[in-house]
Amino acid sequence: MKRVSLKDIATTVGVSTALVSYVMNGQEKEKRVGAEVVERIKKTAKELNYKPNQIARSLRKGSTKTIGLIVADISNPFFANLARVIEDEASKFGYTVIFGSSDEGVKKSSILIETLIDRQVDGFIIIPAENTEEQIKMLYENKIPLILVDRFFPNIETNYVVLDNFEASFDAVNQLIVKGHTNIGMIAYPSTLIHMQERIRGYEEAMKISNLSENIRIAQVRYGSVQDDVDKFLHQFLNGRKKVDALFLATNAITIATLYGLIKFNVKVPDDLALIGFDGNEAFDFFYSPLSFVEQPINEMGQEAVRLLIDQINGSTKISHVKMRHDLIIRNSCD
Amino acid sequence: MKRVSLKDIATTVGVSTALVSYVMNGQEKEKRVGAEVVERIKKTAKELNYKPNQIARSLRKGSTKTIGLIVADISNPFFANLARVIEDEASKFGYTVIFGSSDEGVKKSSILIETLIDRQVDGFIIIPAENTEEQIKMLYENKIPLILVDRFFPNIETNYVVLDNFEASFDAVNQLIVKGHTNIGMIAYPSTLIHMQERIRGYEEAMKISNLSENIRIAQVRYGSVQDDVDKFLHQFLNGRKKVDALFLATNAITIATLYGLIKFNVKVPDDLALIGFDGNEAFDFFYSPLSFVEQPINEMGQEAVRLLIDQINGSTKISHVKMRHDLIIRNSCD
DNA sequence: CTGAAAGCGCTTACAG
DNA sequence: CTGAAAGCGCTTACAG
Repeated sequence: MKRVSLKDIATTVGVSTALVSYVMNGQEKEKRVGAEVVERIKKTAKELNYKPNQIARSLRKGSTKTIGLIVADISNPFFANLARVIEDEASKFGYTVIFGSSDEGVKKSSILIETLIDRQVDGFIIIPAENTEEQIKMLYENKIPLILVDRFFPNIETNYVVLDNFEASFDAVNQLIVKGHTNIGMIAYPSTLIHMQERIRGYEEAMKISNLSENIRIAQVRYGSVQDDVDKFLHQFLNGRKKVDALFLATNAITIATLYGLIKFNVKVPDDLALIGFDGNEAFDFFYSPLSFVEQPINEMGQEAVRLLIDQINGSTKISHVKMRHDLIIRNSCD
Repeated sequence: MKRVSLKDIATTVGVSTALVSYVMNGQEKEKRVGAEVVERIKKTAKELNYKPNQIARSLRKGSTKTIGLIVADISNPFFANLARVIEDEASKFGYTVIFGSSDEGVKKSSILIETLIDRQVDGFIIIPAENTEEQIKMLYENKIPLILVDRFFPNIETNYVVLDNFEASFDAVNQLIVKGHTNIGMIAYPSTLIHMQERIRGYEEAMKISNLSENIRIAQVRYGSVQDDVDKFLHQFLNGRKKVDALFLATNAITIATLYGLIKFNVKVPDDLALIGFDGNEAFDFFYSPLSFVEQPINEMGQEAVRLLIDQINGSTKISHVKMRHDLIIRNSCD
């Protein structure tokens, strides 16, 4: 495609590129360009099918109108939904989204951040992986607009938008207690990330407050082998000396793996085992005992993240720490 | 962040930017740069934490190493999975992905294409929406590297990677026939797009070949109101004069909506109604009668799309029309 | 009201 | 072996 440049229009009309630039950017009023010239420029631009080259403009203006989004895995429904919300909200402000999946890995996260910096994104929305505190600190210290979502690092003063995970977990576990369960286990990741720590803390606190501290049992499954580990722990939970009668599941992926495991082992929910999961998922609706779960306000989180980021890009230095409230969707599985 | 430029390094070392550029691009051999100079440049670049500005480089080279991906909806699992595969494959070749969701709309598709052209993507991977033939033709005529996935326009000579939808549908419906079903209905979109036409044709052909032409019944649900329309048609299918005993469902979203509808209406699968759906989905596994479905080779499709696109970007003018084969995952729901 | 010119940060043909 | 210089396509302060 032979690209049409400002200069082509300028030559055709017989004016300078400056005038064309003014007109194309709607500054004909401020710059008081002659009405007749404006007309001819617009007409020619249309005839020649002129498209401004954003790359050139970006180089000149030092801004790309691009947001870098780093999630754990774009194919995970939670992140795919979040990405969709971010895409829509960003486009309202004229921003485009470049994305990448870190797979919760330090190395991949680092490469992605480098790549996106090279591409001069105006700011980042990041779901930070474990042990990436240094990377985030680097962005923060270089004053690159940044907003963390889902998790954050307490030692870095970045903006973030997260769920109040402690509250959510506490509420979910308490719901199981209210329903009469006492031997409540939890399946989580052994992650040092705050969202996981808070979910675990919420579970522990709910147990303690109901004098069930002795029954606290937390299984930790590795990110790379969720299904195998879940299966193993389910076996222990269900056949060990001290059996559990309910489980609180810390993430969407863990919940799905648990459902697969329970079907395999032919465990009856909620009679043999009551369940509360995390994050919505169509699959939860079709489990024979529709699953109760903690629902995050994905739309609000995504929108707020974009807005806060754009505020920063526009120069705001206000630090916002947003904690959002969950909803508890109660159905048959936790009876 | 005070960005470090080539010139900063050049000044510090006391050489021209040309030399620095050669060294940073690993051309010190070809350009026969003095070994000692190479050393000093590399050292300084590291000390100053130099990061090349890809925007400047893109402007100069006329290539951005960026792929524009347009899907119907990134939050739909089929497209989210595809996006993930494309991301991974693209990054192997040093490409970054910018994405957008068309919502199957002409206007949104057009805006996305414009935006991505403005951003000078090197090429497009597009799941084309209905009635966007003109947009695709425009890209094609302007020789912008392009590859269509999932669907294509028979009248435009673009590269594409799709499923052999006719084969897949034929096979799925035939499976229902083999299992003894005769009154087999289909729920589809009233789309003129080739993938939907082919799925419908496969259904019709399978019915015809088994002398079941008279039983052909196709319900067409609108993209914007899938659940309502599915519910309505299910009611007709199950309570009309001529009842169906099996359904073939043309897409992932239609399949999910059908499962919700059947649960609502308390229909027993497969006894009252046998089912075969389209595209995998975790939810299918948890339906009380695990769903049989047509599985697309998403990994292969995404990888092939990226490779063919990069070939084009690198100058290949070969036209590739790739049709891939499905797998039929047979489980309880179609008995 | 309009134009000449500098400059964003690179790459690269050219000259020596 | 190395440097001066042009140019990618814009924007914008400046001058008139």
